[in-house]
Amino acid sequence: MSRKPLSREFYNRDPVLVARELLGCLLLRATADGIGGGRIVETEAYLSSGDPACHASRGQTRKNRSMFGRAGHAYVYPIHARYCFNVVTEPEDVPSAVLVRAIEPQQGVALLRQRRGCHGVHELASGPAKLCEALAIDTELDGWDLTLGRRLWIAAASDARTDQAVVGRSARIGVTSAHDLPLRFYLKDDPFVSGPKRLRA
DNA sequence: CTACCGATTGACT
DNA sequence: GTCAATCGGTAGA
Repeated sequence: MSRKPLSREFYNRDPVLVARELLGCLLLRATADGIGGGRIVETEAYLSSGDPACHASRGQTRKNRSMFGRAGHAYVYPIHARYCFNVVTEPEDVPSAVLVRAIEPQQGVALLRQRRGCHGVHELASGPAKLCEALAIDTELDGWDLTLGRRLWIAAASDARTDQAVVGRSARIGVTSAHDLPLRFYLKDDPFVSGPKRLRA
């Protein structure tokens, strides 16, 4: 399985394409405690225009400045005393991103479990804030360059399960606006996807 | 300075 | 299904 980081060109595209193609890729996080990570099974796109749910829709602030930067960097922000991790897409000054909502733990599972407390494997990273806690992602990594291949990055990883999986699409979870936009992507029937069951199948 | 709020989660009916 | 804890960012006095 390759651990080579995805290129700038991969991220420098329409967030809908990036969100769709990130499914099945390997999210990796290296710390002094070791490497942890897993297979991305659920993402959401946030658009630079026509999307009131995007944090950048009301202009640039200190909090969302990463989204206005180059593609391939992290956008990490705090919410409800937790964190969410996004990858920035499209060129500089085009503020769009893809939220990574869930992974299937594969690397360093014991480490992830330790960070989350004793939880079942399906509860380790099935949600954007759970994933950040399991991988020790916080605002210190806001703006981090994901193409460097260290600390935090994403690698392509094809396997038969992903190739054969059906991709589902739905409204985004939790947002208070733009429920009409089907910008959430997930692997259908995958047990590591977050949210209510009716949104998984 | 205070007040309000959210791309959440987990506990509870 | 409902609901409250939680806290940094932001707007407004």
